[in-house]
Amino acid sequence: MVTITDISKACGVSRATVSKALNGASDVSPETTKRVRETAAALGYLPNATARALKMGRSYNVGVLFSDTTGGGISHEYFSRILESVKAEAERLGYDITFISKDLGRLSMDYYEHAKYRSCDGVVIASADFQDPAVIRLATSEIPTVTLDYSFDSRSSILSDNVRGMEELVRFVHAKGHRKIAFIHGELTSVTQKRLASFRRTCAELGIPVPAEYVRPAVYHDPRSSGLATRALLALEERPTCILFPDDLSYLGGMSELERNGLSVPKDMSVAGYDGIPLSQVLRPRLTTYQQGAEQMGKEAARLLIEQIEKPDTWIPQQITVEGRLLEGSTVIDIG
Amino acid sequence: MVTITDISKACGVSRATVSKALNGASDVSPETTKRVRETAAALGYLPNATARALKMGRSYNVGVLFSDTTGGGISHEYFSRILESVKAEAERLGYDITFISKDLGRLSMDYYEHAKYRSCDGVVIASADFQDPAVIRLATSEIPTVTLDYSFDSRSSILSDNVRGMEELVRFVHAKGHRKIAFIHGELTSVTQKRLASFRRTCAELGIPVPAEYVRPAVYHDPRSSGLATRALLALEERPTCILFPDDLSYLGGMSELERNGLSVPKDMSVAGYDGIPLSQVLRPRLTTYQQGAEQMGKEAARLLIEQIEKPDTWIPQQITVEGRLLEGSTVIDIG
DNA sequence: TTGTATGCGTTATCAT
DNA sequence: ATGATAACGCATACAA
Repeated sequence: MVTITDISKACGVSRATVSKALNGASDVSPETTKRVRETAAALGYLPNATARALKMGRSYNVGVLFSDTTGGGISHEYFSRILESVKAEAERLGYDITFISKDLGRLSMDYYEHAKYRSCDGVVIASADFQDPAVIRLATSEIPTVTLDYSFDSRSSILSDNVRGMEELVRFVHAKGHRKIAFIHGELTSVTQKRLASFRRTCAELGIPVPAEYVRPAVYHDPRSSGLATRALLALEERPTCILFPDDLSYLGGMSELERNGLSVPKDMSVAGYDGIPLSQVLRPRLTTYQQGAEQMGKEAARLLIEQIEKPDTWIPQQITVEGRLLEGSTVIDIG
Repeated sequence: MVTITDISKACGVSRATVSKALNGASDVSPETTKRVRETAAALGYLPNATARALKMGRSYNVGVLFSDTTGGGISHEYFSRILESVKAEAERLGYDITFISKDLGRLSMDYYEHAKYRSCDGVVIASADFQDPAVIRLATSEIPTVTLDYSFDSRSSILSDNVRGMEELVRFVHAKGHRKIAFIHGELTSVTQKRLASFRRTCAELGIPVPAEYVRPAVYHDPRSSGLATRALLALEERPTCILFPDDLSYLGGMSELERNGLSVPKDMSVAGYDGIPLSQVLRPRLTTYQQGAEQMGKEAARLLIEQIEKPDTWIPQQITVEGRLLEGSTVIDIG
């Protein structure tokens, strides 16, 4: 490993001067700077991020928390798209990313401890159980954080517009003449509560009744549970004419249940998903769904976090809402 | 931040003793060890991975290279499953993972330089262009590496069994009576070459002719290109009775093309995918496909890499082949 | 058994 | 404009 000491010897200057020259300090002569940089390049010098971090108290490394409650977190398209864009934006700004987790080998630590252990300059909290004390500890610590789809007090967050998304879906379905709309929702997280409230409110505004049996619980990203919920809806005396699923993937469970009952989409039953993952648009018929701006959310999260890291004095907590858009698809038939 | 110095003051012993006690050295009295550890816990001490790494020359941090040629790498289910399992196994063994990329902020470096910059103890190379000089430099450097789905000389690698997978698929289809089998393949990577060779060899063994026009190029994970290839196959005078797609996702492109032509699967056309992602088993009819052992591949990759890191003297390069399994599904009809 | 001294590679302060 | 020196937090060879 070639260090600044090697360069200093090769150039016949002190290590301090080398360091300054490499970092473009103004108090070193242009000639020396040039000479130092050239030999650095010639020797194949690379700064050592570890030593730098130790000295400066800044690691240029941000943690990403992806504790998937439902199992398989990263492998859900929505989250992997967010991860991908967080990564891209962080790297663009000169930061590496490291995963934060509980229990590293024999070391047993919580998220906060893990982040400190790795000297993360900040953490993006995505896909976590926000009731978990370990998550709360991290989010209320002195470590800069940005959360996705959840807001902690006095902290920055990126929110997908669940209220608007659900409202748009309901209004779209309503405009197609539907009055019996069922909603299969995911676990009762804050996201779910927003969608549920928006569903009920929009229906109320449109004068659509929402029988209790039209609202059924399921599990996000779990086609099986949505399939069961679909079966329950089909067993009702008064079937809905349209079913809203918790997410696009879950619709697949409903889809097979519908087929098993000889119902074809959208002729016999209209449906809509949520997320707008690529899969939804490659299905036939194309799924009606609300596409969340995952890429933009990840990008904004990284941007906001790093802004907070680099300008802690002028920083104020911010809630950024990222709007998505309705993908009309062809799974909602006009029964007007 | 509480350091060993704080503990040493609180305990009235030297920092060296604290360090030893914390690391369970045998040359420190049980009483002192106990006292040191208790005050460490009381003070909320956390080891500083950065300082430790600088001193020991070991970061307990492994890099993961996910340069997606086709764009969107992580977000493909196959790769995100691998990432997930690499992460899980590495963490189990006490290692964190960091993404390795080109160009970090203004710093312009290649993969090797990035890995050195972050003092990675090793790198898992997944989903990369193995012809890229930057990838080759990393894989032939002194940094321990494990590659997935590609072998460099004298390096460890984890291989999915593409030869066997393709052979099983072809034999299955053949057993169902098919003699006109088309193969839409992905970009010509080493993986593709293996599948292609296995396809041709197995067909030859079974006495099935493979007309040139039955082998069509497309792009992995790109439904559109597979859709076009499907269209070309349907335009042939002598249509195949079965089409093998490059991967499960790509089949969706073929699926809609088939539907557009009024062909139903498997009645009018048999099909099979590759990968065995969850989506494939939730489609109706369930897709016939070959499920790659992504989880096991990721786990083995992490295990092998860390073994090499921790026992460099007794280590020898290893190629581990992870077998998958045929998922029969219902998209290949029996025309025997 | 415990403590002293040193260095990992870097940056920052303060002389020169 | 340049250099000597110290410090970041930790682990270790060696002395006591």
